Amino acid sequence: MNDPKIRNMEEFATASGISRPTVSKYFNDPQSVRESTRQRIEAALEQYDYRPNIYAINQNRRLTKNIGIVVPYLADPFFAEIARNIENLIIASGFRTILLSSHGDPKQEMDNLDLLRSIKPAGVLLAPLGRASDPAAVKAFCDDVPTVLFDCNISDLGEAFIGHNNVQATEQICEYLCRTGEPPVFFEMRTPPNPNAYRRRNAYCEVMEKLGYPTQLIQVDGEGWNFEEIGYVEGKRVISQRLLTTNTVLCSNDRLAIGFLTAAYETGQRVGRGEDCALRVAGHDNHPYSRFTCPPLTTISHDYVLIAEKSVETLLSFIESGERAQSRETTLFDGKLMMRSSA
Amino acid sequence: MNDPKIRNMEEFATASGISRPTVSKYFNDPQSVRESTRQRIEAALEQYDYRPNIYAINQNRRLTKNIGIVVPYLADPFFAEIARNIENLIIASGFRTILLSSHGDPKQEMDNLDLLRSIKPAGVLLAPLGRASDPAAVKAFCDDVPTVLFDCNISDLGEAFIGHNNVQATEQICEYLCRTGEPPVFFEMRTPPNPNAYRRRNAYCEVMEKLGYPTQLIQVDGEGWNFEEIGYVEGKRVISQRLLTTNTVLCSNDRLAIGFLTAAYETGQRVGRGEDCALRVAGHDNHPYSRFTCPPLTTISHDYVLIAEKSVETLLSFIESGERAQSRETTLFDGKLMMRSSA
DNA sequence: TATTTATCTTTACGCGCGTAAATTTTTAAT
DNA sequence: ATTAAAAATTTACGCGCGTAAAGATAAATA
Repeated sequence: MNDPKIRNMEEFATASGISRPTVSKYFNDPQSVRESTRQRIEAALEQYDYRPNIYAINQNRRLTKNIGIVVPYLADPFFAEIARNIENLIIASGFRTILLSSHGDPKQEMDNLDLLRSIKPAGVLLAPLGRASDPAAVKAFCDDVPTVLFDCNISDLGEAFIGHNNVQATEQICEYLCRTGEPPVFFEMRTPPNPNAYRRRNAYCEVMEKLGYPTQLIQVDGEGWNFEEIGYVEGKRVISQRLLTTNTVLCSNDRLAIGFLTAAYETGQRVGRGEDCALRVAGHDNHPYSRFTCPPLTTISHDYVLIAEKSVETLLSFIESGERAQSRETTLFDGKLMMRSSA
Repeated sequence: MNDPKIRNMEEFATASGISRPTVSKYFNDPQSVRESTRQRIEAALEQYDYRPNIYAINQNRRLTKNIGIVVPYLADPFFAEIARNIENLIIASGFRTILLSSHGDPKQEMDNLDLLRSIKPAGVLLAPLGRASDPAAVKAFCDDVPTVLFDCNISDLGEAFIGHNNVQATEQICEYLCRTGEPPVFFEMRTPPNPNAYRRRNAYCEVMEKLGYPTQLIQVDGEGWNFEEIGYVEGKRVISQRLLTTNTVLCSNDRLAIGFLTAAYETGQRVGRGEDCALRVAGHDNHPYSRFTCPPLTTISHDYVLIAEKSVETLLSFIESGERAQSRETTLFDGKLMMRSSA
């Protein structure tokens, strides 16, 4: 390691006693050279501190080994966790990762895609903002770069979509709530940024009708991604104005529910299944913090790991085949009821 | 935009009627060329869809325009928020950003630094893991790359450190708690991953002594970064075993406090300042979720924006001067008491 | 051992751009 | 209008690597 500094592959090749093209071949795929030469190269690697210049590599390769990951809002631990799982899988497959957050801002989302374009990535895993996304711009990007959408679907964009089954999940928790108490009202944003919310709303209406219960949609104002704040402020209003027609509230997602729980607490409404409780509250997503609300939140979990695995696997297969999708596949994973004490 | 595709700067220069070296100069700094030529280039930019190849640029520049950001645990919204602020400031300064999380894992931290090395960044903003970090390896990195540490200090590493004033913050909340009720016990991990915790512990002991109150350290087991879980599990144990010598608990950080609040809720201990409350609980950090706990958490806030600004400003000044620090400056920002209803 | 096949070496070119030096053109100052 | 200064052009080289082609060498097969 204290030998004279190696400045480039030429010098390293000389130092290892192998020709540069063969060394280059080795770095592209160590398995592609003969066992004996691989050992000589690796011996030299231990002796000299050399690594190929990424910029020179990527300049000459038609396809880089970079994969972009774009999430709508990284400050949400839900997305941070999915991103972490995806990153690990991609790196394990010998690719590099660039993680970008759109911070809930459509302009930032476009900037992210622009940045990725200039990186010439092999592929991109994109969880779009949803309603706020610019479909034409996203489509243009997907046409240029193999892109797999996850978490949030925009119809017909990307090679494939991997997400959760909002209908099944909503049905399951609605059935549970109806079976064990009063039928739930549905607490949501009037104009949610994420299309999953619309699917959940529709699923709620359908399953309630199927079960023969009345529906009540409580659609509150508020824009952006500060869901806890919206759930808190509007929850307080809804409770104090006695707008709830039953004692059971199904929130469109856990972050709204977290805020709603705070509102319930502050207005003195005890939440839970017990006799002494005034409200039952349930959420949707199994947010990392849902275990630590007061009371812990009953919700529907989604398997981060499965979504991450399927997304990565799908993208890598497109990358490796070099082909584009003939038909756009959609994969939805079922949710699992997480029974805790809030409902 | 529908003109023939431009493949490189040569073609773009021809198309815009300007020589390539001048175009190159423009892309390095648009202000460095004459007004009239800038307009001609920008007119061409509107007409043709061209952007310089990043890899070719970075290969030839001695210094890239990349700045690395490394945080210990991105799934913690606290770090996600700081990172977001830092990113915006850096991008506004014309640099690029690479955001990496160590996921609480020392090996990952080293991998991140290795990755950054290969990117040849102009500089790095590093919030190290702390206790688990490999000081020698981090030092070696800091010797190679201008690095500014933030949030978590490792003595003598990096060009500078920007963080919060744990002593002032702890003193302030201790004084508040003592003034308004029983003196606090200090709830923390026995072996916290982050050195800020040690400073808070020491500050707690000192200020309590100064105020003439007894100290009680409740040091719980648990490793890693699942602070809520640790606060919850150990909080339950501490409460049920009646280990608290006063009714007031100061948690070493908000995430522990979030778990502790859940423990208090589940064990039926009402938390707050009222007559009917059994416990007061306070935290430290003003975590994004601390407003939405039940009850909302009294804590000490740190100004993300200030820390982000100072960190970026410091790093950029080193990058622009091209010099390294003669003496390592430490900047600490004071915390502000966030009085909520938990204490 | 001879032959086939896989692997390596040599040679050479190109990727897209930074950048330096010498020269010409444009602009600003006198 | 003259001169000096600023900016642009032309020319040329190099960065570190991918990669292709042709020939040489080693390994595997018969």
